[in-house]
Amino acid sequence: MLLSEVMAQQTPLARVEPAWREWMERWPTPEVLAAASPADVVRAWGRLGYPRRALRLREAAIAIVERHGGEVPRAQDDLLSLPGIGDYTAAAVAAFAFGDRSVVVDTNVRRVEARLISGQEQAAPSLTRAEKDLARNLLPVVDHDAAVWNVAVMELGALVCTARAPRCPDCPVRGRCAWLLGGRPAYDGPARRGQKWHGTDRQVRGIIVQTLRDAHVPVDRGDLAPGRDEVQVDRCLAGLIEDGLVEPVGAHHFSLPGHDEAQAG
DNA sequence: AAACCGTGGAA
DNA sequence: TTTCCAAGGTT
Repeated sequence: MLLSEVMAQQTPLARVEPAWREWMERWPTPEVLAAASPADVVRAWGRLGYPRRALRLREAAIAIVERHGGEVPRAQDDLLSLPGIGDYTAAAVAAFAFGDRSVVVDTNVRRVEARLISGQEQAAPSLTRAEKDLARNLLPVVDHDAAVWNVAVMELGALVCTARAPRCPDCPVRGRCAWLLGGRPAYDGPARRGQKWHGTDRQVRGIIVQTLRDAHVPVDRGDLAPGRDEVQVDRCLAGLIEDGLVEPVGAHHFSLPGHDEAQAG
C-alpha cells in the first residue's frame, strides 16, 4: 500500500500498476528494498516521473528496518517521519492498509468537496486550512465507516466527479451537489500556475537521468544530454548530484548513484 | 508561500 | 499544437 501510494503521487494509476507489480516482485519487503542500491531503484522506477521518489522510498525502507523492525508503522507520526511520506500518503496508508480513521485529502477529495459542499468547480490552487477542516468534519466517526468514506470519496472523484468532464447524470449525490444545483458555475478563484516544461531544467534533468538509466556504464558529460546548452547541462548535473540522483565517476563521467560496476578494487 | 521536481495521455 | 492534469512532497 505504501509503495502504491508513493508511486501514485502525481502519477496516474494506470501507469503505476505494471511498475508496482515488478517492484513488489523484486523487493517484496522493506528489508530487501533497504539493501538495494540507489542505482537499481532509480532504474526500476523507470519513467514514472519524479525519480527522487525512488530514492526516498529506499530511504524509507531503511528507516522502517532501523526504527520499526521492518514493519510499516501504523501511527501517523511514524508514517509522517518517513522520507517522501507527507500528509496525504500517511493518511492513505493508515486508512487503506490499516483501516484506521484518518483524514485523507488528495486531489480527488478536494475536487469532490469543492463541488458538493462549496459549490465551486475547482478547489483552490493549494490545500487550505478550510479544506482540511471541512474534510475532517465530514469524516464519519466510526473507524470502518471512515475507511469506507475515504475510498468512496476518492473513487467518486476519480471516476465520476472528474476534473474535465464530470459525469453529473451518473453521480449518486447529484441531488445534493451545491455546484450542480447552482448551475455548474465556472471557477472564478485564483488561477493555477501552469508548469513550464519545454526547455526547462526539469526537462534536461529528465533527459540526463534517462540517459543514465539506459547506459549501464559511466557516461561522458558531453553525451548526457546531446544538443543541449552546456551551461544548463552543468547546472542540472550539479543539481542532480546534490539530489543524490547522479554520481560523478572520474573527472568527466557520470552514473546513477551507488552503481558499483567498473570500480577498481 | 511559492517554486521546484518528470512523464505521458487526453482534450 | 498547446494545454491540462494526474491518489504530492520538499524546500
